[in-house]
Amino acid sequence: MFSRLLASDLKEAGFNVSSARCGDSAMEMIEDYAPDLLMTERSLSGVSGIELTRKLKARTSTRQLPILMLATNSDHVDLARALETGADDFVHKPVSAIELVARARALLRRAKPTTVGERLEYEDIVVEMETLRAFRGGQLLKLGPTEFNILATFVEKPGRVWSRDQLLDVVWGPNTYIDPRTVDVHVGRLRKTLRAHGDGDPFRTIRGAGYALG
Amino acid sequence: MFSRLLASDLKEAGFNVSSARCGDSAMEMIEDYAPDLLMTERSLSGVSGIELTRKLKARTSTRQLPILMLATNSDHVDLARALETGADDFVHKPVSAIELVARARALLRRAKPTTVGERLEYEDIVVEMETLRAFRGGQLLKLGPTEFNILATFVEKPGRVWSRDQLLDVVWGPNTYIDPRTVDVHVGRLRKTLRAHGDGDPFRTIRGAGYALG
DNA sequence: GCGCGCCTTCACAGTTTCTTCACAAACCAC
DNA sequence: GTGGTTTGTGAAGAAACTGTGAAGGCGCGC
Repeated sequence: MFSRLLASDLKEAGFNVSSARCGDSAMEMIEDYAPDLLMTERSLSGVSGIELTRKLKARTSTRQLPILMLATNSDHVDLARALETGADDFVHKPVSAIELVARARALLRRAKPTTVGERLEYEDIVVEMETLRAFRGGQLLKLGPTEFNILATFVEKPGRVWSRDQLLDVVWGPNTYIDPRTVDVHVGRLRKTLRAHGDGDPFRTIRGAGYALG
Repeated sequence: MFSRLLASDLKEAGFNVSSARCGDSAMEMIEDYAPDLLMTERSLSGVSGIELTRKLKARTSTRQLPILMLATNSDHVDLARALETGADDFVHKPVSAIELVARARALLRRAKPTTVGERLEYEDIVVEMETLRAFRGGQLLKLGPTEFNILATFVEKPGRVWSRDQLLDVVWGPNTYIDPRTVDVHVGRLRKTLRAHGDGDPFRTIRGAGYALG
């Protein structure tokens, strides 16, 4: 389990910290809370830190999650393995709070370029993830950040039906408490903008279920 | 002076190693040989490792040089300073050869594919990396070092959106603790200068995301 | 030691965007 | 058609974000 002391150091530095009791609960928490960074130890009850790392790096949904591994000095042997399995950085214990915070910050900053230069298309709609611009029929669309994210979500999976709650999860992030009807307003504005730059409304409203593109 | 033992470990791992006797000679060697990576200790005769780091990071020409700092365990106090001045990574001694090699490789991997002596262009903007000068419409721009680096970063990838944190990482170097809003001020000044030497503002502000060129 | 240039922070104003609300419109089942 | 739900949408206040001038600090060259 993650040291209570280190946790309080991190909290003091402004991080929002959650601790898991063991490797298994860590997996659950990661899925539920979608943290920005994971700190783990080599040895955990249940799933080992290395095992946990390997699992997380194997999934697309958590591959981008930066992992910082803590190791005791006797763990030298495992260092190579830890790096190979995908830990992004590691430190030897004992470690000062200042160092831990510094490394955490470095990882977080480095991790940002997650959305690699993708270019999504659906019919006459184009979404450029690198430049954060969207077009319809070649015309640049003026969208707010939230509208852009919603459009990107839809274009990524044309045809898929998204419920309001799912959109809140994906676009706003997990654990946001916002009136689901707010989604209506954003989708409405998005539709309006799209209609103004092309023929017809590419969205479908599925009564009782949500929205879909195409 | 850099440990002869570690040097031989590194050589064995395939690195090409040169050692300097002191901080001053290190500066010279770096200028002469343009190494891909610098390993230094906190304390050196002449210029201290921290001082050396600061100087190298302050210069545009050596800013990209990855620096790995070695520290004894009693150096905890200086750790904060070491990071602040811009060391890219550091390890505590004693350190195993395997870890040193791993960290060195990680740094090199992360290091930017050399942009030495290049000439970057975007529309009427020209950035000469060799002479460290920038022009718009043929006119020489008077820019501070930071502004120059920001401009170079943008011109290198036109259109790409850079978040404030990414810019801090790329321009200021990793492990710098600076208010992200400071980026605004520099970008603002850069814009002002550019506007004064050409038509229009080539930059885009992406609300909630960062800045982009074009 | 001093002036200068550059960097960093801060505060405040101006905008844009978000969220909620209320009501009208659309839809569905009977 | 009627009643009950669900959705579309304009408006408005709230919240968040950015631009910018000014102040203070720091290192560097003279």
